[in-house]
Amino acid sequence: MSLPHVLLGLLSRGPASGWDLHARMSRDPSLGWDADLAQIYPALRLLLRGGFIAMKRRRSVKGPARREYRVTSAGLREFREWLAEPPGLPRTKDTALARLAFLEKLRPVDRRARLVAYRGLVAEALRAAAPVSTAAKRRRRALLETELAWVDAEAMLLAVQAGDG
Amino acid sequence: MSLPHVLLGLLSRGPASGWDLHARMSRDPSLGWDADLAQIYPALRLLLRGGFIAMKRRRSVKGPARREYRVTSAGLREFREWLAEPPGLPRTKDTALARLAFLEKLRPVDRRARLVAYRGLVAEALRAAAPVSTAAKRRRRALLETELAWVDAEAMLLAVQAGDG
DNA sequence: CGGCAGTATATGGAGAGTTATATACTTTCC
DNA sequence: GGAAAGTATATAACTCTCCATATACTGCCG
Repeated sequence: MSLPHVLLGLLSRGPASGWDLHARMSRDPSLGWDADLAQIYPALRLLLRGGFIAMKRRRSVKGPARREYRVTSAGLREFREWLAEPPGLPRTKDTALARLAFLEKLRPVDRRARLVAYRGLVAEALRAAAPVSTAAKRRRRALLETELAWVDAEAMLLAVQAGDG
Repeated sequence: MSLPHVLLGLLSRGPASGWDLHARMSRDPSLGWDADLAQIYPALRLLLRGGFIAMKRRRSVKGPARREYRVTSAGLREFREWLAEPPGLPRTKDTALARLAFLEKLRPVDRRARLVAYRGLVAEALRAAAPVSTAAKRRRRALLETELAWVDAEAMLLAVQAGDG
């Protein structure tokens, strides 16, 4: 049950609509959480009913009326409690990684292709990672760089083995 | 829809029961996938009905009869097709990370405590990471090491700032 | 004027994943 | 002999997540 808490956290940085929250989440992968609008709207409604956030309708510059939310003191308290919970590594669930884990099942040629494709993804993500400012962003950047280095190392290894064979 | 394919992949390394598959997944985090038994059993049943795997009952050394599965050629074909699909980075969903992203919401003292707690988790995972053999394991190890370095760098930064204040 | 793109809200339904619970067989320890 | 611990399978009930779809308002382009 993290989504509501992440929403509270984002709102603690400033009022926002569901649309805004979604934009913030998908724009910033260093946040560690991303959700669909179809999930955000009901979550906001629940938070509202629970008194953790407050809502105000506002005319939109473009499009239908916005619903702008802000955290209440109860919401802030709830958020802080969540922050204080002991951390725990999550159950990994990563399709790209799962595929890479079975790299040995492919012929070297295909293996190489797989690595190249993955490298493209990582390089792209790295380009998108803005010049570093927050701790979370520094972390993301470092991890992406390591990932890239790993891909290159594995590709090199493959090349060497091909040379031997 | 990754779980069935990961199961096929694991079975392609050798026959196993649901129990075994679960054990393999949770023992090896470099695999990038982990699922609950309650999810594995129904998945195996579907794969069986689809003809992707075959089942044989076997007496267990200890406990009730095991159901041992192996991939069929249809299963192997299906697995290879999945492997060939273009990769894509998944939607991030990581509670620990989400909490760290809001580090700035804490007082420096608590921030430090949070980092220390997280460091413990990462260090533990790193200890558990077996001496490196497969590409996926090398990747995991490298990422954990980077993570550890990041935590330490952030802690250092905090200390410096505290010195300034 | 009509259509398209962008902003904004919302719901329905399918599928994925978790938690709790039940059953059953074996070995070990008291 | 009984309780506990480990192996093994299974289901029910629930929550979470994703995808498709609907509605509606605005500005812009042709």
